[in-house]
Amino acid sequence: MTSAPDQPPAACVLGTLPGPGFEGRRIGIVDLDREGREIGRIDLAEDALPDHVRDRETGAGGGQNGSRPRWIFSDTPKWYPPLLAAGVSIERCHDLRLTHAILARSELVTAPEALRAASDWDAAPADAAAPEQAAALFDVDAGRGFIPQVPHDLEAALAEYARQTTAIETASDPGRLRLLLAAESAGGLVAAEMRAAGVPWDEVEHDRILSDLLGPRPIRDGKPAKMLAKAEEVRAALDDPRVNLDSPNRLLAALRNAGINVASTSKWELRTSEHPAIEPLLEYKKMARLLSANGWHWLDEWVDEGRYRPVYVPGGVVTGRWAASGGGALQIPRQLRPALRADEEWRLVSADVAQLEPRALAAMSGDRAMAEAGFGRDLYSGLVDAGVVATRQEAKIAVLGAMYGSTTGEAGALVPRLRQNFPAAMHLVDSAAEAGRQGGVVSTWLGRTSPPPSEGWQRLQRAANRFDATGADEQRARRAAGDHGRFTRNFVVQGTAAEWALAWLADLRLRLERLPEIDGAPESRVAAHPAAASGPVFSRRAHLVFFLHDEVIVHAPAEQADQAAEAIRAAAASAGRLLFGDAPVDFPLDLSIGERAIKD
DNA sequence: TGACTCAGCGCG
DNA sequence: AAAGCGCGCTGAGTCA
Repeated sequence: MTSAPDQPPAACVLGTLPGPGFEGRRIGIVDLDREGREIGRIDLAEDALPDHVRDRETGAGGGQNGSRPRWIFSDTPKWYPPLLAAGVSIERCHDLRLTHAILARSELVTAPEALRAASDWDAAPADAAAPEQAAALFDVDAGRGFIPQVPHDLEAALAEYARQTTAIETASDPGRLRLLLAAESAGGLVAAEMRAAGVPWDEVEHDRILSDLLGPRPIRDGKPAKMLAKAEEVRAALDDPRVNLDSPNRLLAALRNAGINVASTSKWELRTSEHPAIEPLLEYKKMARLLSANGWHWLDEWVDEGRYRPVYVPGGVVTGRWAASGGGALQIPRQLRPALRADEEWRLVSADVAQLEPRALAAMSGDRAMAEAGFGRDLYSGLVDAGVVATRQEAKIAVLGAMYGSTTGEAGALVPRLRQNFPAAMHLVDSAAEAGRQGGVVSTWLGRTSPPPSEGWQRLQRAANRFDATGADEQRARRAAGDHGRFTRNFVVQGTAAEWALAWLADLRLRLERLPEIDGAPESRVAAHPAAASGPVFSRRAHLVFFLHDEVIVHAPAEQADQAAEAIRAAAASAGRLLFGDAPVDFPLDLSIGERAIKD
């Protein structure tokens, strides 16, 4: 039974069917119309899924006339990588796991009970890096520290989708929530696509940077020569020829013996001392950091055939930001930026948003003065021009202090000026902080809601309210309340900024997909799944390769680079309108096109 | 030996 | 100078 040709399905629910079949696993697909009614149901062998999806996306199943379906599946890392490995990409999806996580907690949902009861959907993301390990964990370690996975079978998916549909329809603002869920799910697709494509990485350049700074790669696992020499320099200056510089305890003792009066070995504290050992020590620490975090070992492990493939975890941070698991995608040091390098005859188009978070705050709070300070220019300089603060540096400290809840030091002194000049924006974050201090929850612009404080937090507050509470009890409770207030203060800003970035990414992805393939351009490898029976997949079109909170990098054929840049700009403008309508807030980009992802 | 915490530092 | 939000990763150190 298939869908009627005159009405292509609006959505297709995907899931596994019970029992390992004789000829291998089978997949069920249920077609739904716009009202969510079932209009068709088929089943097919797992191997046949990519071709089937391709047909639906490109023609036979309704790909024409703008009627590609929304694919509904349990978990994007489970379903999408094999499709990408077979050269099949999809336009839209609804990720049941990501959606569940948002709906079960959102203040906008008026009837969350049924969703919350379906607790097998409260799962950590699948570890896309090591599905085999996760499976092994299940066998050996069931019940102890095991990360539960969501159900992948068709009936469970249909039931959960029905619960989610009800929750959305009865929400206090379904439109807002739908926007958030579409963006979140699109983010899931982007994460899988970027992992498949990988960041083009120049291993020779990376090795050159390491060799320049640390000395040539040592044979076996020893430390490189320049680092050893630097360590000797430090030990000589400390007059302690044996001390292990990598051990904070022993280093601290050695520093004290040399008459350097510090309480820790962190670099901001060390900088306060003038001792001749300090400068080489700080250099040594920098070298040690580079070697251990992004040295040759990292290169061997994470870069393969010229591609760096970090594991992104969409929705991995409570605020809605992405996290990363393995590969350190969130912390590629600036030192290594020159190693990001486009393929031959390709370009990297890099763009980041200047001051995304304060702009999101201005937009969501409707603070016209703040919006105006940043319109068409650097927001921090705008604050200086408006006479709010004296220098750009002060502006930055004040704005960060306002969003993070600083109360002391320079930031604490500057924040009141913002409160005076931007009352709407400051009222929004101050209210969020107050809600958090009281133990309440707060929500982003599109309705992602913060987690309530933990049981331990509640216990502290109760203890402080007892008749026999000590001063220490009260102090602990006050401190915990303040911590949570700063968390909720930042949550609304960071979370709304993350929503803008997701909308940007989702829109950009579709714009890039609509660009033509360039006949003359060499191919770029965009998928090579280890488990794929098929070979690598190639592209001749611009595609996303990196995303980090407020920054994207697109890999584009040289002659398409300008179009890719325009797509990035257009997507940013579109994201602003989608979230904030006609609010007078812009999101200006720093954008560059080059062989390398370096901005001047 | 593995599982844990902590200090320290990279990113936004 | 340090502080005030969110992360992940490494190596040292500790415990069993």
